[in-house]
Amino acid sequence: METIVESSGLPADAFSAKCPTRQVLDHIAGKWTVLVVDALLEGTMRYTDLSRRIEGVSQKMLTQTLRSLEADGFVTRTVHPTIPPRVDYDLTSLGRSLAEPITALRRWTENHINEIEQARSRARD
Amino acid sequence: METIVESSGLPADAFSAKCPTRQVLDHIAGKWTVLVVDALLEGTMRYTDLSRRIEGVSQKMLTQTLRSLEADGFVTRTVHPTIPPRVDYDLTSLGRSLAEPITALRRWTENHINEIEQARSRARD
DNA sequence: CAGTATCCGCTAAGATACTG
DNA sequence: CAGTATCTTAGCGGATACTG
Repeated sequence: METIVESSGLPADAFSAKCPTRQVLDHIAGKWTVLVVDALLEGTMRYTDLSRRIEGVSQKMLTQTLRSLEADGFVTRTVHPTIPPRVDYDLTSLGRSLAEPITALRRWTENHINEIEQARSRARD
Repeated sequence: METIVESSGLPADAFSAKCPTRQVLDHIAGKWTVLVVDALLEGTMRYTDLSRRIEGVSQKMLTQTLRSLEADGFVTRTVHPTIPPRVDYDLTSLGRSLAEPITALRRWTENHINEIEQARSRARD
């Protein structure tokens, strides 16, 4: 197994407080990130497509999540200078790569939701 | 592909605001959850083992995360009535199952941290 | 259509002190 | 050792109103 060495010269290790992996993991793991990345796996989407696909997301959080995904290189934002404006969002190849473990996590949760809810009701007594 | 139907009679779907998968995904995806579950994959751990393994976690967050993992059926907590007390934490089989996608996510982040940091520095100009 | 801007409550999370 | 209790603060995230 290959060890990844990050720019500081230290090996990437999420258990280490200093490792930048920590921050990235933190916001990759966010609720909205999982859903946005997963949604974009279905193809190019416009802003309103995304807000419809992801029930309950506010404009603010959707915009914030998209900007952050863009800054991390997971998503591209293409503005078409038309009236009314049209903005397309797509996954980059890095984003499609990230989508694999993210989809796995969402699927796992969907597949085990009943076991978890049972454990929860058992914990309540 | 099999469709999971949850207790409400609806199919489990994280994109749906009502689906309990949402809440579970939300806190499964949390930073500390990922690290605790991953750490426990190395075997039984006592409270202090975990706090040492996971750099930077506060007592409060560690306890809170462990209690929540216990309530969801991912972790068992075994108290040995000795002086001084000894408490062992272990993954349940559900927890070990969850560990797979979680480990994949942590590993992915560690493996791609350099690409992400490059994208970030590019985004800054 | 695709956002910004602003206000604000809630709680996530850290720091600190104490205990069976 | 393995926590609990309390205080405090940062910022997540929703609601609402406005704009090129």
